[in-house]
Amino acid sequence: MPRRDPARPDVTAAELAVLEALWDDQPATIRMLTDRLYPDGGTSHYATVQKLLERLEAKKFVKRQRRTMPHRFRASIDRGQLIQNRLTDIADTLCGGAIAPLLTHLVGDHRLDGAELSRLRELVDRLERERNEGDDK
Amino acid sequence: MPRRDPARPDVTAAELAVLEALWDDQPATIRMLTDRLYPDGGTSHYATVQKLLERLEAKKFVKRQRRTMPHRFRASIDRGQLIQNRLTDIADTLCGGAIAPLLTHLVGDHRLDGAELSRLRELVDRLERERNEGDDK
DNA sequence: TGACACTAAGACGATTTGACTGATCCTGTC
DNA sequence: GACAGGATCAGTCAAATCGTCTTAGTGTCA
Repeated sequence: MPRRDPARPDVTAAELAVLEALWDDQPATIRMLTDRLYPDGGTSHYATVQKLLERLEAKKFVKRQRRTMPHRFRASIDRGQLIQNRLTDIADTLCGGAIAPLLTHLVGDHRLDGAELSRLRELVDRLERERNEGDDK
Repeated sequence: MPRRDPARPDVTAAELAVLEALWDDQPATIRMLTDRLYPDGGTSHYATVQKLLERLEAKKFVKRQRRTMPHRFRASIDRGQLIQNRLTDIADTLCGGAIAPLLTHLVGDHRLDGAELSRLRELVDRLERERNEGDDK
């Protein structure tokens, strides 16, 4: 049982912090991100952010604009895709790839209030409508 | 940004394999699990399973019966709780604790076939009914 | 008593992760 | 062009994790 390498790369907490800063203000330089994430950080924090960006770039989660100096960074993944990745990963490792069990657990979970429930109902309604329209064609 | 320690402990791939073997046949001894997970494994694989069980026990995912000899092991978490843990973790780290966004992504982005969709509709129906009954009281 | 299985405890090497250092490179200003 | 100050690049670092493995001690039974 060798350690499997993940099919879908994920981000660590520190990497996520960088991504969130990017989602908030793009494109950004390392300097901008450092000032934001480590308000009174020194050279070493700058290098930390730089390394995190380098790793995010290797994972294709961030694009680097090398033309300009200093380089500009832009997120190439959004929060939704990240959520999607993790959900798919759960489905693969715990449900044999099926996502229906995830839905059951989520919906069955206590913390859905009435408003969320009716939003979900609307979503289901819409999807069923779309599905039927698709069948008609 | 020190490395956060996870609020909800999770299992690794090898640990999950042990858990799945337990879910399938409980209670079990280390020998039984080893024979199952490493069909022609020797002493070292036995020790591997032993260590994995020890770690699972530390996480309270497995209970060890020390009275009998050899010890018997039993899972104290089921697949559903594990799924729940991971879902909650995603909600916490990516959605500020809300689970509604997860639902939206699951229902919206994935290919749900008609059967799954209607099962989901039934679930929503049931929940809304329960909620209304609760309100009546 | 001897053989044998089990338990317990630790160490291992590889990998990950956030942090950090030092050297090199660029750019604008004089 | 020379220089200063910043940005980039290429490593290292320590701590933690994870699957594996070794070894020593303990119990059981013929």
